[in-house]
Amino acid sequence: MHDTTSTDVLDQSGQMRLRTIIERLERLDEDKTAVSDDMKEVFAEAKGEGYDLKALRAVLKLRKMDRAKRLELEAIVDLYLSAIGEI
Amino acid sequence: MHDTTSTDVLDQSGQMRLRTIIERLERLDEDKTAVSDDMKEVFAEAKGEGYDLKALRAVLKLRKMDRAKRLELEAIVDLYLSAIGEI
Amino acid sequence: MHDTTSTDVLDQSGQMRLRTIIERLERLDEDKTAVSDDMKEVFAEAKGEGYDLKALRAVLKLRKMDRAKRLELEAIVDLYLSAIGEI
Amino acid sequence: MHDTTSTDVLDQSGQMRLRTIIERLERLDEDKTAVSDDMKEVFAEAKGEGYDLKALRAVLKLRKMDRAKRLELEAIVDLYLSAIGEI
DNA sequence: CGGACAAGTTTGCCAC
DNA sequence: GTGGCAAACTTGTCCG
Repeated sequence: MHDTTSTDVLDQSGQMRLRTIIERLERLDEDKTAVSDDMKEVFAEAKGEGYDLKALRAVLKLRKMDRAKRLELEAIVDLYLSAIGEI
Repeated sequence: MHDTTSTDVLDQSGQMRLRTIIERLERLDEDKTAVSDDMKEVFAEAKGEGYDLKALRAVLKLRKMDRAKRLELEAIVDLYLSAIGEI
Repeated sequence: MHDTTSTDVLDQSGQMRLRTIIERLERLDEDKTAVSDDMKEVFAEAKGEGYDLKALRAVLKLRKMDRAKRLELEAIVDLYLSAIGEI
Repeated sequence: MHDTTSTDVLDQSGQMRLRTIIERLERLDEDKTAVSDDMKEVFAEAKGEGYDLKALRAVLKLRKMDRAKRLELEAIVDLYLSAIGEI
């Protein structure tokens, strides 16, 4: 019913483009997995040295919250400063 | 009540070590966020070019499942081979 | 300070409804536990007959992945068909 | 190298038995999924009526802990009673 | 905003 | 009995 050149949903360049996109995403996914694995390693290392993983995770979360909060605060400050023409 | 050198739960080297661990984890977490952001960018790009995100994600998932399935299958084959003394 | 009819967060019917919900969930949880126990029994039985549990679990997982993959594939096909107006 | 009747790891009845075991487990797994789905439904229903899911889960967990604790206590009581020849 | 999807956390199981 | 491994559940995120 269909020939391979004109009735496909994607033309040849579209197929190439799609292939590129998929490969980029799969490569990034591998990177993400690699980083996760690295983190697991560090956690395992810490555990092996007797650190409490639950507490450690809690510390990381708190520090992250603090950073986010600090950034938010700075953003507001900048906003106010620019609002009064100070920046 | 406590001096800083002898009664703390962590001695000075332990504190240093902990600090190092936390910094490594935070660095890795940044990496992970960066990779996630990159993926978001690629998805947004693909969307902008008219590709269907849901279908795209489905394709990635399927390809990943195929890889996982192939790996799992090989593992089982090895298991069976060793079970019958072939390895 | 509070009478029991007007200032509670949940009125009487709300309390009844909540009780019903909790009981349904607890009943379902019992069912789930029962099924899990049944599975444990079957696994124990199989082990007693000399089957390798690890291999058995691997087979189940693989068959489940196959089913999932097939379903996913069909979903994608449908998606593509609808994307080109075939459905 | 191998014929199909004598050198396989599992003889015919063993294969049948294995098939039976797998089917029982897969059936039980379906049951488990069904129960989980039912629970999801009830949770969704409760959410739709305005109940707080997190709190609801907490209540279920607490009640389950209480039951476990009570059962444990009763077990100890029975143990003591039987120890003094009361049962 | 609400539901789907993925990540992280916790729990249970098997091997040593 | 313990410790690593794997599965289940819960939480958070992202798209529609």
